[in-house]
Amino acid sequence: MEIHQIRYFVAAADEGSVSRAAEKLYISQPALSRQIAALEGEIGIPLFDRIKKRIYLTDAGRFFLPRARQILCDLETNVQKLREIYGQSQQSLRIGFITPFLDDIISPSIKAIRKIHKDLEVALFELLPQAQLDRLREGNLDIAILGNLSEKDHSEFAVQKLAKAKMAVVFPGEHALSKRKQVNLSELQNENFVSLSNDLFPGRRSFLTRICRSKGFEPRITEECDSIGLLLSEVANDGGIALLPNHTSKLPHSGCVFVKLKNPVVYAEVYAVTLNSQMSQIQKSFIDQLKNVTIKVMDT
Amino acid sequence: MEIHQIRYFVAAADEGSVSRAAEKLYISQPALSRQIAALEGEIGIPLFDRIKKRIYLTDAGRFFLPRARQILCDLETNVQKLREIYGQSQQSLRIGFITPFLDDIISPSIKAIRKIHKDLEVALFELLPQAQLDRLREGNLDIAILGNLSEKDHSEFAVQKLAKAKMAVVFPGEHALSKRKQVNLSELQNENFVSLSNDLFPGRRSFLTRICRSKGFEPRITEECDSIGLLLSEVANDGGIALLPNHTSKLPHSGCVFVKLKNPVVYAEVYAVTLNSQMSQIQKSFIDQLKNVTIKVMDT
DNA sequence: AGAACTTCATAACTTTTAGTTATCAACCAG
DNA sequence: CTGGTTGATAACTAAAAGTTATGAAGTTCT
Repeated sequence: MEIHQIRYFVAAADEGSVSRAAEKLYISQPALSRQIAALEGEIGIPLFDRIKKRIYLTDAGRFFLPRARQILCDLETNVQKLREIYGQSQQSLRIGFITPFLDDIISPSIKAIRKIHKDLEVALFELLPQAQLDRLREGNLDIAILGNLSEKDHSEFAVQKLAKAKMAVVFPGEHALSKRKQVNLSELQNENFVSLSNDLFPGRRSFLTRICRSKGFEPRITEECDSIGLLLSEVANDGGIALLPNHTSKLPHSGCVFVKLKNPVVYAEVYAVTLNSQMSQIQKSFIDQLKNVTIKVMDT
Repeated sequence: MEIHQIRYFVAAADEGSVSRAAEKLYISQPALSRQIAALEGEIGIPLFDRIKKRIYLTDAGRFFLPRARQILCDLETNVQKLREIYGQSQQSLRIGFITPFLDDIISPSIKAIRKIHKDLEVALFELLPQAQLDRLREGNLDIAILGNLSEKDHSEFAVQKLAKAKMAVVFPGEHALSKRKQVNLSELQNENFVSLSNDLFPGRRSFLTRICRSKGFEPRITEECDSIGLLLSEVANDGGIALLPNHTSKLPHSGCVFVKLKNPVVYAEVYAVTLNSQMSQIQKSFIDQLKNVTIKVMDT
């Protein structure tokens, strides 16, 4: 098991295609195909299903993906920090994020800050929320962008609200309510809920129970998943329904349907988090850009 | 940069010798020598000083070492968890610890539990305290063994006290007080203190300030280090003095002198931490062994 | 002082691993 | 049904990591 194999796996998962990933990695398609097979062989568990000449992540692959990213992030940021302290290296901005925000919020903000700070090096890391906070604390990330926080986190870190996002209900394709335009939260009293691990997504489960209680019922949570991909896979396989911010519908979710919540609408919030409130000029400047962008984009 | 190079670096640092590390890794000495040189070349910073045909960690190496361990731990535990969930794999006990406890507490406890639970697989990971807690939260460690905790941690995790350890003062070799048998805390009022990063060692700095305040002065902390090795290197280079549990003197600390504190003695505590109080039979059983051992060993 | 042993580095060579091109069967879109 | 994909396999080449042999520098012991 070597780093390049982990890197190859992540690339293939991101592209959803061996050929395209191989192109991006500047290696040939057979090389990539065989390295992934070797990794799966060593782990002993297939990470992709191969059906009809296409690849699809297995649940095991979905489980491993965010953890693989985390390892790549740690390797890169630790070496970079080493260079910063003991060698010389130009200053850079290391940003953690969760997938749905990349295109809408982060990419435009980076474009904008590049106009101000010419030749700033930006490193992006897709990480689970709790992993972002851990790396912020270690000094390996400069800014974390995520969608939920526990109260503990609010007191430990410097938190800035960027936007609030509408929530949606995720149904399996065959579910009776999946054809509706809108549903009322109280209609979900007798459903089984799939939620996200509270250890990896701080404050997620308590958020779910809080808003259900406000409608006078206790959600029956039958499963907790370790990543959003796994959760969507669970819902698609009829493991229950879920409550997610509406923007999550940008992720691949075959077999699931997102249905908006009827009023009074519940909101999830989007935060930019830094280690403490004394920020570098670059951090401040980037958060300003984030705020500009979110004002334009998110309030829909 | 590949995983085997990281692994080789850690082995060489642990052994303090290329030849001996090569033996343990079952590769030849020149192979190891060249892989380490290749890693240093890629990072751009020497991790070892080579003086008189011997190797010594540089400060950069001391900084990188715990982070390298962390990456190896994550790779191993994540793959193991993947196998546990989606394949089959015998159950195992994953223990995080900080160096000074390995020989005195952990090794004997493992020996003891092996007698009860035949063929239990035990995985040991030397990690910084905060890294242990993060991995406990992620479910990648079963038990963390460490020497200090913040109040937050006491409320988040299930904490059991194992022992209390006497504190010692660490002086540079040339320091006037370094020849003493004992010193009084109040004699240190006008010293510069080197402490450990509070983000990596939760509750460390507050512990230091608390005990100094009890003697009526505020410690002047002039530097915070990211690992115990770096702190000892700082003290040896006359960067200040430090307050550490006495058992830390087991680590290599050339150029530093440990001097015991005069009464009333201040204690650091040693804890076994688990994610929550519902433990597996194996976890309970191991913690029992830890308690047995610490009663015998630590109260000196 | 000097012999015997150790340590790490380098050189020259071999083995293993990863990458290449060529090709194919399966699938998809027009 | 045809042309264009896609991922896997085979055969081969290039690159990387390992080996043995050797040497210079340092340590230890008589």
